[in-house]
Amino acid sequence: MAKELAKQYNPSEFEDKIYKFWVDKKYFHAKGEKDKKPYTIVIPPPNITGQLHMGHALDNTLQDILIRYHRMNGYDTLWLPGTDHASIATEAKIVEAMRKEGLSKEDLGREKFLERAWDWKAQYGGRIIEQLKKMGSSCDWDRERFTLDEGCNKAVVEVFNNLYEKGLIYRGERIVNWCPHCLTSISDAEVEYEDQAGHFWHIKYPYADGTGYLEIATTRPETLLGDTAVAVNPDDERYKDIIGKMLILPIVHREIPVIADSYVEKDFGTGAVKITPAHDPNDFEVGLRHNLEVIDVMTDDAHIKDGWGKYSGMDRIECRKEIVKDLEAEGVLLEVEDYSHNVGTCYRCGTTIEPKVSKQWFVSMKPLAGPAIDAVKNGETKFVPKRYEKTYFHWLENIRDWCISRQLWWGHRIPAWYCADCGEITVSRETPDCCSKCSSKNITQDPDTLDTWFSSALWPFSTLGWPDETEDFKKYYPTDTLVTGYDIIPFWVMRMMFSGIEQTGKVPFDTVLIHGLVRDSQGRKMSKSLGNGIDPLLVIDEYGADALRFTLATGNSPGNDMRFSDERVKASRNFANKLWNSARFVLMYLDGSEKCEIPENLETEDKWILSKLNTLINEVTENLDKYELGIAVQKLYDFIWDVFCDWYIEIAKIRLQGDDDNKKKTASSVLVYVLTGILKLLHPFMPFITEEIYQAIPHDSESIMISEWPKFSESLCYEEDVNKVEKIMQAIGAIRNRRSEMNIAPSKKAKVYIETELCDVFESGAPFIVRLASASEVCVDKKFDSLGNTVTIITDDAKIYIPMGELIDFEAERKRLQKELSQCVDKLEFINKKLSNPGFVNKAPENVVKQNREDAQKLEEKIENIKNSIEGLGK
RNA sequence: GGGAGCAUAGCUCAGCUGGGAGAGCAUCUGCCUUACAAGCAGAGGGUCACAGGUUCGAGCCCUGUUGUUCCCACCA
Repeated sequence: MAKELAKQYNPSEFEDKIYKFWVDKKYFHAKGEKDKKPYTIVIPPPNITGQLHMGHALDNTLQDILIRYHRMNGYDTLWLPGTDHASIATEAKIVEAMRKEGLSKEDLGREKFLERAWDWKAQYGGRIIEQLKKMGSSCDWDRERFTLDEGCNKAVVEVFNNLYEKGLIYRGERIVNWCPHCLTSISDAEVEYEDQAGHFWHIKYPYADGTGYLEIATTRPETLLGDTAVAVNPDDERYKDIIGKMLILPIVHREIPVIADSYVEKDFGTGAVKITPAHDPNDFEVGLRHNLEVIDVMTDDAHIKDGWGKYSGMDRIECRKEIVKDLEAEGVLLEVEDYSHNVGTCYRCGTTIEPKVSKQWFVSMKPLAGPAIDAVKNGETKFVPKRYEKTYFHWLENIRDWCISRQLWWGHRIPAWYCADCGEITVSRETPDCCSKCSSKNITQDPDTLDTWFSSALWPFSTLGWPDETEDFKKYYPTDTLVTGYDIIPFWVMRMMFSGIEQTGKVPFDTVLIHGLVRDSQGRKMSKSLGNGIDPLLVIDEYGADALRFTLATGNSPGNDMRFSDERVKASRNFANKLWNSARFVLMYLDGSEKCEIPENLETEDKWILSKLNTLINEVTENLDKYELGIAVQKLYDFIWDVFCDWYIEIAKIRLQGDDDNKKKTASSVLVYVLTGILKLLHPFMPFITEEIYQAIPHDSESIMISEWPKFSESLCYEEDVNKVEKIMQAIGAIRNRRSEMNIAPSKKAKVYIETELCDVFESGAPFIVRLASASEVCVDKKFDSLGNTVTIITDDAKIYIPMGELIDFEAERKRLQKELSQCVDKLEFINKKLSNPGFVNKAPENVVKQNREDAQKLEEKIENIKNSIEGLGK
């Protein structure tokens, strides 16, 4: 490891090297130490088809911060990584690639297709893992898993069987969301609704007895072919008498009945709805209630089936146009209204979903949802922020059965076999050799696979060896924190919850930390189609992983979206550079004998910085425990830049560049101590730079990432010294301010007279004032007589005079003092008003009242001082 | 139609359990002060969306209004 720091902060020079060092040392590996409490996070497994995007970068930065923080706090820390086989997305990519070669799935056959898929996985599955490593993620790579690996398959088969045995998985003919492009069913959660401009076609449906017609309105005239009834509301006075009458379906000229169903809204449209059980989920329900025939008019790829004359073979949109034309020709088209409505689309490919009746496997959700709701209600699992519990409850309370079968090849194959002889379904953990009922050998396995999320739902325990009672499972399950975006709650969080509870009897995690989306600088979602995505890897190349991580952690509060911009990364990089240079400064004054310990003979300013660091430790630790990562990182930024660099280092220079070796040694030791504390606190956020610097300064641990998290210490609260230093700082600030206002160049030094009751405080602070406030000399006394023409500065504890001779504009001075006086008077008046209010004095907390009293007294003194100064002006 | 978030400096956002509002960037002024110009010092800039209410005290709690974003929902 480096012993010296390069002159420029250049993260690309050391980040990869440091990551390799950590990996070689096996620091990421959870060792299962019995004496340590476990802390576990399972990674939301990224898709193998994916590339690292900002969402991943944020998600993994947050996880790594939590993991590194707990590791330093002595936990046996496991961050379990892996990838997801993403059945639809991956299969679509492979099919697309094959199409370019002129091949179809059927050409290849299942076995060859799966070979290709595994090749694909081998080729691209590792890519995103490499990208996660660039981020500095301290995952236990020895435990890397894949949702389609053998262990996960074992868990999937086990769960499928368990649920089937309990009657919670069933096979049935239902209306499902069908994607005509992906050629598979998808679950409700996978349908995305979008507003689309369309039309509302008003059509005459004539009565069979020739007594007129009923007007219906539809957005999908092409489904008319499959109509088997028209429904009206039973309470609708207009239609009371026609219930039960027969209608002639236009074009098809089939007779269909008018039925009554309360699902129909009287006030919408014409109050009469055509019912197409095969192509609309509601109509399907109506059909079930009224025993209507289900006429499926479409093929799997949404073309009209054979037997429909000229419409056969037409695409559904094409058919719609044709039908409308024919309705017009038949004289039954009454009106075409422009209409915008919600259309369901496939979340993967965007194709309009076709509701379709088909035989699929389902999970009964009601019995599973209850315990999952309870577990959050009674606090076994907590959401941060809490408001997302509402989203979670809402989904579970309104849940419908989960369609889990997919007409895809890439995935966990459904462990069910059908008997060709007796029709029995055999569900089994092992591949059966005969039918469980009739023992026929003539059985075939269901060709379908399971929804990817079925395996993802088991991720917190399947990855730990479940269903076997492995050591890992015993030690690390339930896991501690799950970190994910709010958009994933219905897909994943919810399903892990009910699966974990049902299968293991325990909730899968203690806390769900929800984060928002990373948006572009204009607040738009980053997306491929907009082309506004920012590649995290390019950001890392240019500014370093630490800067990227810092940017993502800063100003981010749980559950809220954040905007990402180049300017923000630049600011983070500048901060890293600041830290880098402060370390270089500290190194300049080390002779190699220093240890990272608090030295003897501390000066007031040392006690001040140690107290400040002590407070910082307390606050940052508390923030991290409460998942307030954004607040923690902000405090670190302020401390490092303002407190440590701009004040302490500047003050320490006095001793470092002086000629008292003992004092020099004390200062440099405190610098090392404080810097070490800073590095440790910052390490979870910026792991690389902190390690690089840590290795260059005196250190006890082999690596900062396994060093101990700083502890708050009662013995390091030097309140009195803090007050002293702050009085000096106030004086320096006031002098700088005046000099700047008067446009005095820093190179022009001036003598400073300080009149104060606290002579010893200002005596000892005099060197600071010389150095930081351009003073040539500082004289401290309780009272000065006849200083001549001076600029006067009043602080809480002192009157400061600076003789500036001809530079002084007395009129301006008088004005300034008057202004300050009136400000103080106003403020005092405000405080006195509060203090004379019995309600305030009686009800406000004691310390608040006390503080106000002190402030009032100080102000009175200050006002007196300003008045005197004004009087003495120009004498 | 239901639910949720957001509204604070020119811009992007912090502000934890109520005790006279902060940061970064931008702007203006002055500095190459041997760690850092990716820097230093200083300054300006806010009716905390609006209207009520609770309270001794409200950016924060309650009610309503407006604007905005998102999620959910079977008005064909």
